[in-house]
Amino acid sequence: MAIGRPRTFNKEEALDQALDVFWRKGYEGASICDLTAAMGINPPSLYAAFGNKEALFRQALDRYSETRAGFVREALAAPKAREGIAALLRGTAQSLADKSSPRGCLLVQGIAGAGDHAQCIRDELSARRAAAQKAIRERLKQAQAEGELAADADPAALARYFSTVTQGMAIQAASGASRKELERIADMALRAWPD
Amino acid sequence: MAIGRPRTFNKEEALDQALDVFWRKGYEGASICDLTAAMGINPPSLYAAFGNKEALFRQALDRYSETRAGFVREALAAPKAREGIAALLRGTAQSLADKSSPRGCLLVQGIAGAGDHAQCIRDELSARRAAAQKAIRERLKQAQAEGELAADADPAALARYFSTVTQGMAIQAASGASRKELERIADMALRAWPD
DNA sequence: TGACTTACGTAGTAGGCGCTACATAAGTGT
DNA sequence: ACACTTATGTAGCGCCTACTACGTAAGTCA
Repeated sequence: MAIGRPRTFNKEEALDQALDVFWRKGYEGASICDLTAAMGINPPSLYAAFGNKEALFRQALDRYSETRAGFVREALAAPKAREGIAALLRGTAQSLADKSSPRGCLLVQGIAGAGDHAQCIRDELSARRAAAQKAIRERLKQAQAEGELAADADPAALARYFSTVTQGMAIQAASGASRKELERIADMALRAWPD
Repeated sequence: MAIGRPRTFNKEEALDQALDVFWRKGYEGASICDLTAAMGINPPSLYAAFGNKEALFRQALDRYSETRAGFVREALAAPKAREGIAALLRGTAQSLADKSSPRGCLLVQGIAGAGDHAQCIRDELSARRAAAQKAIRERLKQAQAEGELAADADPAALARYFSTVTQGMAIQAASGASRKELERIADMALRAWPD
């Protein structure tokens, strides 16, 4: 049996570069030419390794979740839900203002954008935002069951509210808001906590 | 002097149709073909009447501000700033959920998106969002001068916070949030009011 | 060494994009 | 009636997009 010529680039590093381009330009704004230039490869190598543009974007989304959105899971794992939400909001501010990454959130960019062929991409982004919101809701339900959160509180509404704030913060960050400004927003958002 | 052949379409109605397309698809997602089909005209008529795609979009933005975002000015004109902010948030919820219009906010769509040639469009949208935020800030400063708002409150931070919530609500609306859900978010956001 | 398998670089493909040249139609002035 | 001005419809421009056919390079096996 023959093994074949090994690829001359690192797939993970190339994916990281692709993620950076998608992050800065959005799905439709990132052209294959932009991507291949950043990844240091030619189009046929991209298609052989990742399938097509849409498949590459989904893999970039997965990598984004693993490497950049890990603080969400960590935050929600805090012993107290209120501390968890506070950590989530402050972590969002910090992440959005991180100078080593593009401003803004990959899941919030490109809400409308683009023709009908990108509908499934919008649906994918919407589903991932909904999943994050659900994670918050479940944590709040747990807090309610444990007695930390009042019985007459509404976990779904609270989760939607905090999710709304983080998404709005992503837009503020993309418009140039500083880390301190974003943290200030996070602090004010916490005042809606029912205590 | 000769007057020339009169145009056979209504310019304002055509602009309204263009606004609807931009609203649903975003600047880059709306192709000239989409626009001319919705407006009921051919490309040369579009370019003769509106200039080019970018100029058409700016005119659609102006019309959007006049016809759809008027409630913002009305809300902020309320005698009490707190009532004004409440009206602003509730009006946003109502406007975003209006079934006769596309979901979401024209100013929030297409944050990232697209190649370098649309940079000026993003800047324009960012500037208009900043203008809305400034209007809130000025209203809060006025309230502070009148004694309604505490002297140690931060009008700029509060304005940024409320602006953040409305922008986040636009994303929630684009993802399918109902009017009641949006109004619930608006109510919770008001809990950050310093009293 | 030579067959086999896989990756690579070059150079393209068809299709959609924003935009327009050109001939014609539809008005008003003298 | 004729010149003049402006709008319209057809048809197509050059450019960029995502994607790929093809010949070659680079490795592992018997």
